[in-house]
Amino acid sequence: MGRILRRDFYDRDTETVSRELLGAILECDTKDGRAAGIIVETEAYIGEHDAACHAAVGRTRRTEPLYGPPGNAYVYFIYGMHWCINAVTRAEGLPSAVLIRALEPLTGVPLIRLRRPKARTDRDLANGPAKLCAALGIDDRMNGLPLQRHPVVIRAGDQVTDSNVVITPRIGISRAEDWPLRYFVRGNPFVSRTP
DNA sequence: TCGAAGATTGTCT
DNA sequence: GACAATCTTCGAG
Repeated sequence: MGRILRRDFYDRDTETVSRELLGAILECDTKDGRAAGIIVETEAYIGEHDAACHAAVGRTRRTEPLYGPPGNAYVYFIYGMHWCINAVTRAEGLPSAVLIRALEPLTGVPLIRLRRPKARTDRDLANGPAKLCAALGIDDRMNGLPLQRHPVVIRAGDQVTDSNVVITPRIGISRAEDWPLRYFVRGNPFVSRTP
């Protein structure tokens, strides 16, 4: 297993962190065991001037983690039933984060299958931001926690070369839809959706 | 206190 | 491809 990514990894441009998180490994321990996967899709959300970023409404109880130190987790609840996890990036007056949108399951696949009974194929286990949180057992208990120690950590993985990185507009949002801030691994079957 | 919207998913046509 | 499920958060009244 690769080493755990330190805080200074996250203390850079959000686009750079989004790009370099591709190929890294998201790992989560719960009482049920360990589950982990390779990050194959991310999106950048950049500060209060990004209308699609939660921080666009300013500093509130919900967005508080975005204003905290880089390298922390920002876990939020959406649509009354789903959790999504972000890695907070450079936050000097610029509350921004990287949404992790899809994983290629790597460790604890039997446990992941138990947590994702609706998944018909292995591709469906974690190919979406809420799916991967369910797969790894991530919820509000992890909100605001540092990503350098368990239960949730991100490790270095195999590098993804530039020619294998695809950049497109973000999906599933209704504001600032044209900004090219979505990153995913070319041809990887575990990416949530290809345009 | 009330109402509206949301970084989604799964099911049905 | 369309739509329901479901509830927290936030701002207005």
